[in-house]
Amino acid sequence: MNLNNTNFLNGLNKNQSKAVQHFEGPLLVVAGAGSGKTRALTHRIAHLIVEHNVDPSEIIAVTFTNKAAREMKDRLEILLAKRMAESQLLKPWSSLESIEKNEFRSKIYRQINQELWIGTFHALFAKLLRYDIEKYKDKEGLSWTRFFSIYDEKDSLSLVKEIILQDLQLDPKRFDPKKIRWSISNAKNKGILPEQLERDAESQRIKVIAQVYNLYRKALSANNSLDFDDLLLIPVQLLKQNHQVREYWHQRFKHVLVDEYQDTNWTQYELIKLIVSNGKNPSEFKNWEKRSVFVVGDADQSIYSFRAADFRILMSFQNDFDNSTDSKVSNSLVKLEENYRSTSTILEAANCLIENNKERLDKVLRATRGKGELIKLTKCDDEIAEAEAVVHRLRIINAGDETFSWGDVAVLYRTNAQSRVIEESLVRWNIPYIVVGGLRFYDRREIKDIIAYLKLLINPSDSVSLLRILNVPKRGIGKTTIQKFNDAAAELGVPLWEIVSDPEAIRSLGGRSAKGLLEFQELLTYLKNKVDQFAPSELVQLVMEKSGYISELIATATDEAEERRRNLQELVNAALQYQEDNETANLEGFLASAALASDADNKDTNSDRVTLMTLHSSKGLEFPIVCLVGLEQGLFPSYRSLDDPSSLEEERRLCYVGLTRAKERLFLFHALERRLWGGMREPSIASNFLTEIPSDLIEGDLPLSGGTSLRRERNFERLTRIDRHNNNFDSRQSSTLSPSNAVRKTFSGPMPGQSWSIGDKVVHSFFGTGQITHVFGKEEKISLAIKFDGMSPKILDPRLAPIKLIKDN
DNA sequence: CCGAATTTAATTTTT
DNA sequence: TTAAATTCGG
Repeated sequence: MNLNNTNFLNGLNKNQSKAVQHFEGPLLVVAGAGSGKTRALTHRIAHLIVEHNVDPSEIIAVTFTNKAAREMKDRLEILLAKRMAESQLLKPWSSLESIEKNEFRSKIYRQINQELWIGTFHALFAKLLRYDIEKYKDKEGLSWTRFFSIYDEKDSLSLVKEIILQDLQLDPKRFDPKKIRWSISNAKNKGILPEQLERDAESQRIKVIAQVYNLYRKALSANNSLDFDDLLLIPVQLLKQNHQVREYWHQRFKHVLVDEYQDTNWTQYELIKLIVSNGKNPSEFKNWEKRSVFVVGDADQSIYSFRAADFRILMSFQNDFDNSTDSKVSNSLVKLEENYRSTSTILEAANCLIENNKERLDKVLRATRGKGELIKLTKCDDEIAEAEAVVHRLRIINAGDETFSWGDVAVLYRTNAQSRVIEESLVRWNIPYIVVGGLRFYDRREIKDIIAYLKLLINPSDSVSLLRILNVPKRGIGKTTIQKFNDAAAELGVPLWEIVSDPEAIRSLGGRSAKGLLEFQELLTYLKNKVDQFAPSELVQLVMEKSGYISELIATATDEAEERRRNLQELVNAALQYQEDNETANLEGFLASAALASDADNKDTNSDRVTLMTLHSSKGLEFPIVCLVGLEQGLFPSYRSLDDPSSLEEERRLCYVGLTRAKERLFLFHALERRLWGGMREPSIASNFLTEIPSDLIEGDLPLSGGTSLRRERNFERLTRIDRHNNNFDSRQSSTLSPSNAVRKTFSGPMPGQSWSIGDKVVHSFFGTGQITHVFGKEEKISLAIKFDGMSPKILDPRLAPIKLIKDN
């Protein structure tokens, strides 16, 4: 291809160029926030193709989200189209008509992008499995066909539930399906199979989990279905056991690139190794000729350990892949330490915060921009006041700045549940906004229903989907009928579909449900005949109409039904979009993209709306203005991280991610009390993270920093008020208190120098007795996590809260 | 078998 | 507060 008049190094700094020019062998790019890592990645791919003449089909690039993949493809397309146009027409890209630009882009798309494997681990290995899953030989004889369905979390949970309730008849109170599903997922992400889990089981409980796991795997196979974890685990096993398959993919993917390497888990790491070094120990792998593995990541932004990600994989990359003992540091590591995104104030705050972590790879992040404004901290009475304060800030900025756009703003929070209050305030003030994340589009009931029909058309063994739609819309097929059929299927060891579609079985039933079943069977036969002749979007439409789903919604005639109809129309649009993006569109492909899509993928980036999202989904994005809300102990950091230093460090990294999203201005908020689920107010104390940011970078209501704050006054007031109303507090408790406590209780306020430790029992004048589960901070900054009977753990400041220690003996 | 009414549990974070 | 699960009357 004739693209040689320019190279892809223009406008890159020294280390970025070094990364882009890397050709053979392993390279770790440690890339801090805002240091231009996506740029390095895309430019390197372009460089490989153009300068090193690498065939696009030999490149595999793994991203963390679909959105990142799409962005990379887009940027690559523009990059290459630009070079192609400029070398052919000898005039600058910007002088081209947009129709010309598009022509070049579509040329690049067909010649190059179509060949590249760019996507998430899940999407790419699902694609690989469509080729090779039938070659997989399971030790227990389990197998899958290339028409497998992909189960999302809900589907797989319903399967686990069924096993726990029906097959094993366990008490779901003792064996919570959600927790067990989670344990299974964890095992899968570590590459552990049921037999090993059973063998290493240290408790009866784990044995039971292994048993469920075992049945669950069998059920998945019987349904010809895979869960998210299988999309990675099955390829690992397949590549390990089948030399030919492994050899093929090893030869094919000569250049492997991984983005967000700090968030890879064990299974993903195995996959990389298998492909890169063909199953050999990668540190002994020598044949790097025209091959490379190129990973980009930042250990400080590792925030997915709950999904079994382990940033030590990143930290040991050089040990794993680089066998050139002499020049390790210079040859297989490049650091991008210049931040082009944030003001130096924001950056310094983030740097100081993250320095509190112990487990880190040495790295600094240097500012390239001016100081900018101070960070503003706002203390609010409760979560409603917090939301109002956010909106108030934004309105002030909006009024004072002509160039301001609502799209410049992101409001970030720790949990999805926090979005609602903010939304209410935004609605009240008529500010346009969009919530990303939360409930996935494809998780909506009506969408899942239609998708279930489509899955069934391709994969009749998929009983989870079958059960979902057998009586949706209503066909008079009730619980008892379904149970009967289900039992029969289990007994005969055949998929439920075989029974449901068996005329004999139907005839053995009474008239009412038989009619419905015949109807259903006819419908599916009719639809099945259409699969090959119609595009996915047409099939969606067809299912919606012929199943009677739409007419039922019309008949219902409520606002909710109307909304559902609109969503279904969106599904048709999604299918159309999919067809546009993929020349080789088919129903399997559409279903896979639906299963692996996330809500964040569909975010419309250039609309003039405030973006609301969790800190997790903000990773990789940037905004001129960031509002970070809910900075309170127990919320952020989450109370579940308080008893575990490494989780707390992960929360801190999450905070680091949040701070570094901001380019110009950063606003922090915390509330003094918060309603959790519409019920009781919970007192909250400011997040310890706030105290880790140097106070000279912040203006506003500094937390816990001496002086008499409003918060203290209020809490003292509450303390005395409770004591007044509860005047039998002392006398009621005194009989159970030891003498030393009897002395202590003569203090009327908080006790100075009191020491608290985990396990201590305390009595609270309002919550009753509880036990300390965690102590964090000390002296001025101390706070306690206390579990009271029948309540979620509370985070309290012992110097302010009306609590007293009880001696155990 | 269906739908309405009532109760219950749930809040990290996501491919 | 809300969604999902359970119960009960027709």
